[in-house]
Amino acid sequence: MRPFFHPALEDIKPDAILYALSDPERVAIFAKLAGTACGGTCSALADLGDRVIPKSSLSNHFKVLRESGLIRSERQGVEMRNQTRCAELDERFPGLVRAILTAYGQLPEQLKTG
Amino acid sequence: MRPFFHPALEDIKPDAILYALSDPERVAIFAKLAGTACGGTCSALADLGDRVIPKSSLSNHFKVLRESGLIRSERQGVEMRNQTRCAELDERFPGLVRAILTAYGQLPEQLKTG
DNA sequence: ATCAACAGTTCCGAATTTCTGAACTACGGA
DNA sequence: TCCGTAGTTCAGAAATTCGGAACTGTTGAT
Repeated sequence: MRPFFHPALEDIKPDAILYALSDPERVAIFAKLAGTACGGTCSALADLGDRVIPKSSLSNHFKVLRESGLIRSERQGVEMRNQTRCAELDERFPGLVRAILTAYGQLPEQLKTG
Repeated sequence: MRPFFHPALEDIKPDAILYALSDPERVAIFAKLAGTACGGTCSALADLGDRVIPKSSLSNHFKVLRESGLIRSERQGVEMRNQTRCAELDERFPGLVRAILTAYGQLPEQLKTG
């Protein structure tokens, strides 16, 4: 198994961010993650209500989110913990993630800072 | 030739917006359009400096921008005039287009309102 | 009217990307 | 050591993207 690749903050490209978040399934995953304090696992995020994302697709979604710079993943025993890089991202691209989640109607409480 | 389709404001979907603007060529086109008062034609926007976009690809880029709701196109004689729907869009998705263009470093003067 | 030039669209095949089931890897517990 | 669980990788089918070539529709000249 290859180790995870995470781009450095300065290497994060807006087109990759937009591409990653142009898929509603990935947005749903990302928004759920942004709404949970401690990192979420893959399988905890697979259930979208109307459909359960297949494992291999889910794995790919996480890869896209990770390599675009939206999340950070870490293996912890048998599972994987994921967390968003919202704080960093907001420094580099002010207001971007916030505006996108808001557009989707999925801005979690945690990010609704006055 | 089929007539142009423009989604109504309430039918515009964020995923389509993000998808359209996840392509740097389309962003360049859109940003140039946003920076010109009167609408720009296709061919006036084909030259990206480092490469000239082929006509058919350009036509497709405009279609994607149009059908996602980012621009409005109108045939005027032999050419086509395009303009952004920034004002409308900002009503529906506050701050979104602004944050995206800023992230790309392509926010035109016209949109830098206090 | 006819023709030529021009702006942009449509068509279609090649190349690339996406999707997902099946096989596989890695870790932890009994 | 063997099993179960979490997630990854592989591979082929399906869908999408790209761009050259042919086409449409408009304007202006003869």
